[in-house]
Amino acid sequence: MGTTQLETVPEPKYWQLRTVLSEALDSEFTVGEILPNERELAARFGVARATLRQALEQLELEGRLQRRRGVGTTVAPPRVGVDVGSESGPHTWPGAPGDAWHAEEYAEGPAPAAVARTLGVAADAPVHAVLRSRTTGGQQVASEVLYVPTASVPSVPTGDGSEAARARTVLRELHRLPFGGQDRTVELGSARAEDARRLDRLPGAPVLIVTTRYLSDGGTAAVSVATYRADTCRLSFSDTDPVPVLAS
Amino acid sequence: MGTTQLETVPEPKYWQLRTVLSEALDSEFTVGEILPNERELAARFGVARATLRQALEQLELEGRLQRRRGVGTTVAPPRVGVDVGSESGPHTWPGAPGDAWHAEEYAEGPAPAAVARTLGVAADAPVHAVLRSRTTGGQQVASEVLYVPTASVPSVPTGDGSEAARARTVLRELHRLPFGGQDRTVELGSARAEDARRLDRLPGAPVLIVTTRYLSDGGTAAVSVATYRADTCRLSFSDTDPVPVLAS
DNA sequence: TAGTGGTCTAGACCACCCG
DNA sequence: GGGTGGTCTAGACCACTAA
Repeated sequence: MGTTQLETVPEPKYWQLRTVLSEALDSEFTVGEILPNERELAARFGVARATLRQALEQLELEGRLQRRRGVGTTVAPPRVGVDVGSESGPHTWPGAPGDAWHAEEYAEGPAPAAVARTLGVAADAPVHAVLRSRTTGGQQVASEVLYVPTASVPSVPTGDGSEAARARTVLRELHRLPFGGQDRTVELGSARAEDARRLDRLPGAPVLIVTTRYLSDGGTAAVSVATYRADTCRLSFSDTDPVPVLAS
Repeated sequence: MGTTQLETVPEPKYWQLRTVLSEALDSEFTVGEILPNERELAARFGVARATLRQALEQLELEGRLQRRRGVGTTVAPPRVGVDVGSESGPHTWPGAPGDAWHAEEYAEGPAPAAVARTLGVAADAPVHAVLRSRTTGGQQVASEVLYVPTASVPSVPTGDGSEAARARTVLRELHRLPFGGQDRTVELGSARAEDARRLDRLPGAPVLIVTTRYLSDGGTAAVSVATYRADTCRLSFSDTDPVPVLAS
């Protein structure tokens, strides 16, 4: 990464900088390597630190860099492919044997307005909320809340074991219903404070939000809202075998 | 939206601001309404313009706001659900009757390295590149490049009509192959200069990149890289009927 | 031409990690 | 305590849009 002169064209400096750095990452750095700190990089390219940071933010968004406060900026490994449901295999309920999630917490109460609407229940109707997390290679990549109306699964007696145990009870009861299909949407969002903490990110970090509607007997039996780290994850809807990594 | 005092808690100002503005959008603004300009908003909340802009960027990322240079900041409509192919329904080749894309340009030459790897061809092997675009309600929401190795479909004679015509020829030839399934990945990216222009965004704008691999006879017959505007789109992998809008 | 959002600067201080 | 990235400021100028 030389002290390449930035051209004086009508392209933003931070964008040129992004390109220069991107090429340097390809040719002169290896995964895990630490970059010079922001103040030095800014000086080397003759720009303000804020401008340099704009370029780094782009590269982090693209999954090329990883920045950690107090530590430094490192070259990120290629994004991990996260399977979010093979298309070929028959879909089934969440929490079925072999799925990648780990039930952790449980709560009961009214669902967020948008979720209640998707569930087709009143805004103040009580629902089960099962909180699950998903890890890949020791790294937490996603957290999920699964909403199940008490109309689908009756209430779980309080004091019935740990939260995780009650969460699993809800899932077990859900499996007794006839599975009627599902559909998914994927959109970009920013991590709320709680998700950010769970995913080891700062609030506002970009996330991919996967909303799954589970059907049974023509109605919506449950809704899951899963939040994936957008910087490190590539969602995979594989039909067959996993897609080979699109490394750079 | 009052001149709410920002609390002095260990939460970043821009994040508090995002929350305050988000609630104001819910309760005091309607879709399409123009917000006060950035300088005034910053003054009203007693923060620097850069800090205010950080909050607006978050809200734009979440699809709540739309900002246009020279015009102003407006309240965005709910994201449009864009169908990107049912997960379980019978898939088929791109360009089949009724698909949402419009072939526009054509080129032939070596593919980008990553695409060549996915295709399983040499990095310098010539491939067809068909450029297509997709619109919803008069708005362009995605642009796509479909790569087809000349091993799958022979070369198209030059001077054979317009570019769009040659693009359609490649698609037509592709349909003669036996369809062997497909798989998809979704990840976050930032719009390259050309995509940004086509999507009417600035370079670096967040996009959802959908990579589809089309199989035939056990091999990869084609690869499509589609770039969706992340601010306005919610990708829908419906199994059955479209998901109802998750309006706020 | 006036007004908007987009870019850029040069500085300051803070929160966090690690030796 | 020293070094890192994260936040914030107060300005300046630029690119674009629409009247």
